[in-house]
Amino acid sequence: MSAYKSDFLNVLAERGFIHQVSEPETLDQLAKSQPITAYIGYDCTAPSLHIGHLLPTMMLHWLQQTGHRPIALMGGGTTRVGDPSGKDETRRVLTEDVINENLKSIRQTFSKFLKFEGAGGNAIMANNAEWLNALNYIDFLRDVGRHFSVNRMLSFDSVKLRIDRQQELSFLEFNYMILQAYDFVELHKRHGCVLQMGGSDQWGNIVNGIDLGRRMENAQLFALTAPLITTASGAKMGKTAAGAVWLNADLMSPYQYWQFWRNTEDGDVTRFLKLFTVLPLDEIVRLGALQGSELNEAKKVLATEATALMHGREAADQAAETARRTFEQGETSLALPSVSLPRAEIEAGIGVLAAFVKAGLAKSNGEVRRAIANNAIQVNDVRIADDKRIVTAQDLTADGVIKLSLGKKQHILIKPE
RNA sequence: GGGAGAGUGUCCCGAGUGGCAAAGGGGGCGGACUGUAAAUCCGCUGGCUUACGCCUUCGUAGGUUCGAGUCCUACCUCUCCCA
Repeated sequence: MSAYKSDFLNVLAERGFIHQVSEPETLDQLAKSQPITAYIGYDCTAPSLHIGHLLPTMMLHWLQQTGHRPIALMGGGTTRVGDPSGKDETRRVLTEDVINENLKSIRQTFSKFLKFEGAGGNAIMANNAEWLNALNYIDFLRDVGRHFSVNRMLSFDSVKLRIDRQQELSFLEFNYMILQAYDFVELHKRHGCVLQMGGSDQWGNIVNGIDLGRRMENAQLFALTAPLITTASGAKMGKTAAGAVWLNADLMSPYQYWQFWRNTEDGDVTRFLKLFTVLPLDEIVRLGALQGSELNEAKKVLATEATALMHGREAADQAAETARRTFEQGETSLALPSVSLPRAEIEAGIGVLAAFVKAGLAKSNGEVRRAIANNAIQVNDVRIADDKRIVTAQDLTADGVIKLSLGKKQHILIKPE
């Protein structure tokens, strides 16, 4: 299927990671003949990466697995500017403190997918604040700015979109692509990095870096982008009731993460197994060939493998077991997500409305009321029809918890403390 | 600088021209059906309230009116035409 000669590009191609590559033959040849260094840049706009970052991160993973060197570049500097690509509106400006907090919190994620220097691997973690913060404006304009044509910059999608949609684009953001291009050149100088990867929306930014590398360093650099992932029914991937699907365990528990993958649409199973697990392809083909309800087995494998990558094998197995007991046995597993409330508060009695809001299953009392009217609320697996129902210590099960359910899939345990 | 038009339920798109908590989509959530899937059908989708009801919401700030998303004035942002 794949016409590539290098393991690296072969693996990526077979697993469906490749959307666009610049000069594929040359890059292929290079990757075949020697270890190459490649990087992906990450925003620090949130305290955790989310599902959308997973795909590019898996590319770094395979890069390392096929004998090359990955760099995870934290955008400590560029986040202060804000990438306008694919966004309608100017992002609010984050303070440096917040950015640094986010950066710290994101860091740990990479160790799950990459082996870093000092931990038996060769991966590098860099932060572009290191060189961007120190830039001198005039020097930068003269050294780097002169290589950019405004005429051409205006023609890039990230800019054109804003202009066409009559949304303001500040000069600050307009500079983002220059900084990202400069990152590429800087990483080339520092680490001999020759390839930048990213989502398909990054193509323009990456190509700018390639141009700049040629002009400033006479270097030959490459771009490789991954496809935008939508579900089989066309929806953007990674949205749930709660919002984004986070990777950090403190924002989304391994169980919830497992559930996210478990609920994959039929048509996505094979594709997701290739992209988000490291199972061998023949195993994936076997799983993807399952028909009808048997496909559920493949979804469980997907969920467990994807969760194991991110949260570890043990957490993944536990999530699978919790799901099995909850959905297949109809039991109340103590490993379900839980919220702790003071014992005294429970003994005093809490209205169902308040209880569900406290548990995070609803945003307002009214939302719970409507859910009750929709027959969607259960306490300890008993349907609630009365919104004046009080949850008390009487409701504690033999295990000492109260199980609140919204619909058939969302369960939270109340635990006294 | 002059003229014309636009900004709506803080997820998005979009009707609305004096009685509106504001049509209709999409998205999301729930229910039925299934396989924790998709498709389909049904319900819900501003806050508080047992309820009567109260509060907040249509770019911003004022004004007219019993009553304003709707009319008037100023301002902000954007689009188009003229210079």
